[in-house]
Amino acid sequence: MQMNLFAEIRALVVESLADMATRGELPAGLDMANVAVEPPRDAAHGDMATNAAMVLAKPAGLAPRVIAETLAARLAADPRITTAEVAGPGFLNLRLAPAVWQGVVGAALTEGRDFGRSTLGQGTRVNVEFVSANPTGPMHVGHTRGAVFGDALAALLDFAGFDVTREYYINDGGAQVDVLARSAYERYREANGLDPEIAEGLYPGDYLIPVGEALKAKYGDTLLDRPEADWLAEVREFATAEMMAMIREDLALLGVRMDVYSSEKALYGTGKIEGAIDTLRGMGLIYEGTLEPPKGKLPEDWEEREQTLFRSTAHGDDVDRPVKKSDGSWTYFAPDIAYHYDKVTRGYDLLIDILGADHGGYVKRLKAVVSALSGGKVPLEVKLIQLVKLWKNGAPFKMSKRAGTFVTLRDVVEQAGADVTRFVMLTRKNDAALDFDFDKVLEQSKDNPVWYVQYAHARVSSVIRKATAAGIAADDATLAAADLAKLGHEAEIGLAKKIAEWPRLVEIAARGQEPHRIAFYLYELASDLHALWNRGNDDASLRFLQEGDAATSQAKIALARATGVVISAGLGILGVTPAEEMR
RNA sequence: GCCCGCAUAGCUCAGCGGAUGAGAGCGUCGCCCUCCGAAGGCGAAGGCCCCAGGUUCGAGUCCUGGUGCGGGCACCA
Repeated sequence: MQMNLFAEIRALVVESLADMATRGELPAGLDMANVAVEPPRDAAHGDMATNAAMVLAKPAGLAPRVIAETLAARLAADPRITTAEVAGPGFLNLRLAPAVWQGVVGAALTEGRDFGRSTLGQGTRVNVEFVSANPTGPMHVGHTRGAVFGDALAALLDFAGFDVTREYYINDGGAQVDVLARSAYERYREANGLDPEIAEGLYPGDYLIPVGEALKAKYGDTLLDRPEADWLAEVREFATAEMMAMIREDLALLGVRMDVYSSEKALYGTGKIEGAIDTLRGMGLIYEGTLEPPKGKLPEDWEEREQTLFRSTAHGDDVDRPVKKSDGSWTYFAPDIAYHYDKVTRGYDLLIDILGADHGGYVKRLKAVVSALSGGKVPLEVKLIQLVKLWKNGAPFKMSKRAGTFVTLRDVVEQAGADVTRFVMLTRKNDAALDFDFDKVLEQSKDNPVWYVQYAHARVSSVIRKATAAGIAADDATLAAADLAKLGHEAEIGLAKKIAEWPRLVEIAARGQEPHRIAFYLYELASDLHALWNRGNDDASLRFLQEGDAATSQAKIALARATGVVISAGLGILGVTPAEEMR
């Protein structure tokens, strides 16, 4: 069972309109798709408002207010609705009975963390590909944001009824893993007591030192003084595996778990790349040709060359893209084509790629590929993750590999903690740059949203502990059976109204693929709880715990607990652990 | 030159086409603890929602064109 009050009332509105149509008060066959039931911006206008009369006025050929008046009378007959007033140009403002809001509290308690779960996705199979960091070194802050966003988006879609696969694409097939192998080989020489020669272009990072030692442990000195051709493949294999192990550890630190790891290398030699390209060729989308030089400033070494090209312009790209280099080998784009083809053939209804903003120029060709290879049936959404700007001691923290101020995922998580890192990185839209201030993030005040939300949850736990200590049963089963009619004060009903928004918010966030909305909602919900909590200071009757009155206490604590349940569910989507107490 | 993103209070940012009052936090100025944790709450001041057109019954929100900032632009991944 699911409880989405806004959907329920909308259903009532649509049903009433259909009734009106059968009685001839409205023309038959009107399109109700645009009829909305939403919270009004100003709470003084009521609990919910519908635009039905405005939307239908034109197609029905009636004045909005006429429709609104008739609809109002009909809606007012429903026991859930106390008043229905026509306002402004034809809006209909509804007020709902207290019992409805009390019912929301009860639903949150009986459904627990499933309260708000939606069937919006209808089991749509969606593949979310994220992180996909090259296996050549540790993950840095940029990857961290992508990882957190992808994981939260996946969780959000899951909660909204999609069938979600989390996937990591390992770029282990290109030239960069050869560079990794050569870099690791130098560390291997170092481990054997020789001076490493970290030439320009190799990876200088210390993280390869243990890889060199591990190579020594495995191969002893047998790889020394041998031509590259003798060891490259083995060292590459070994080093790549080590890097992936490190990346998996980093992801685990953040609490990210993938369902599928796909390997680029595994596409080579299987005919998958050739197959994908041939499929495109069969559509007339592959040809031998020469690209126009780019407009504007020409690269120094520009020269015309004939290559195998993908006619991506036929699917919305700006220029066609090479799939083969002039020497006949594949470009990096070719395995990507095969990989996306693979995802399409695995039967997903929707593909989502999460990429860094520096890959923006890559989006159109990917969409072209998926569009071509799925016959336009599988949409590809690409979410670009903007930069993270680090701040420390009130100043921007410049990252430089050379200066050794390169900030890794591990650095961030060790300093800020996984919960804080995740929440903070989800307080911004993916396409806006994010400031990550190490000082603020660790602050314990309402300036720090994670802390503030955690504090609200801890307060709920605290009340329950105190109630239990005072001999008032406050377990979920007892609270769910509490006499919620005792929740009558507008401040209490107000909090229940905020809770009622949760299922609706989940759908909005999922539809927009915008997990940040969850974070902002939780902040607001926490704020409402803190406000009610403090009103207990002025008005003792608003305290959650009413000494000596178990029934009233249980009703009030049920409200607090319902809030806690929603915070807990929301934090669960964001991958943040709810706090039981603050320390 | 082209492509993508962003532009809302002094600062950092929310805002699913809805209503003659555009929100939050910080900062500034006030107020509230013999009281479930004040690590909190309440209030005040502070806005040509970048500019110009357009669509719509209705635009901060959608479209077009500007301006500013960021990112990307032949075989590198």
